[in-house]
Amino acid sequence: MCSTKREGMRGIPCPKGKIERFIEPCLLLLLAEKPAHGYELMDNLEQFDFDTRCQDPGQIYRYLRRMESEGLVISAWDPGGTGPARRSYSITEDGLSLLTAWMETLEKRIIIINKLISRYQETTKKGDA
Amino acid sequence: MCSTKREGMRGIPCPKGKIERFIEPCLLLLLAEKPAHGYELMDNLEQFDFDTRCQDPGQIYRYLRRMESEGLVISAWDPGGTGPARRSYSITEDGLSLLTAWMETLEKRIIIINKLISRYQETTKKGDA
DNA sequence: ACAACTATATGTATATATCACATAGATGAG
DNA sequence: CTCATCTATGTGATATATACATATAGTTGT
Repeated sequence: MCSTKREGMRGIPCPKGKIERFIEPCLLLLLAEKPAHGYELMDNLEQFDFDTRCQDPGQIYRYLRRMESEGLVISAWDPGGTGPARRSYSITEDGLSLLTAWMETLEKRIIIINKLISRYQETTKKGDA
Repeated sequence: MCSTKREGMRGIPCPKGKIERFIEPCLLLLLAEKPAHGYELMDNLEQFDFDTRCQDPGQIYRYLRRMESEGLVISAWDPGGTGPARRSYSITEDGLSLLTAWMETLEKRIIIINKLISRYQETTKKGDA
């Protein structure tokens, strides 16, 4: 349930192609949809290929605290609910602005990746012909 | 000519959203198209948003040597041509296999990024309505 | 001889991600 | 009632990746 390892040729690992800090726009989006606490966010991050629940749960708390120190989110202890105390996070105006900036960045990224893919397809087409 | 800095709100830098080791599939593709030496590859990398010529030219040589040690490319000193001696790189069968693996990885990445973008658009639609 | 361009390379610092571990309240089984 | 398990939040150390700075050297034109 908690493995995503992949290998290329000769034991050389094929990088997962992760995007730098990609967890940040994901967290900002989820918090733009509705306020939430860390443990809850972990489940929702699976939709974006993160397995934070199994692999390094601490990462998410570090990110949330860092983002709070940058003014992108704000938190408060949530008195409601059962179980251990939980810290509820909400997005700020600055957080929303950064999310928008992220979207532009990611749209450009897609264009570049698509350029690479289509050039690869052309090359293999010629090579096989 | 050599600046790409961008900022979000409040001086918080908006990450460029770079993909981990993305230079690797780019180099593999360029070498799949035709053998080349490092300095030449720098120019062609601009097409994939790298500014290796201006920013850290050393990076490319480190990558090429590492990839050679992994058997993804092979090199030889190129006697032809003017100017300083240059090392010509060619892709290997293992390199082509890894390039294919990279393509699958990147195609999955695109799907995830698109998921994020469309969810963002839905959220802002609702928020503005 | 000196500046500019081609060409390759290394040393170090910073940023980011991963691995490992620590703490603690709540809940249900035996 | 105590022990395992789940929820919930966090820190320390390490590994990896990228960025910044610098070194070397042949070649060409003035």
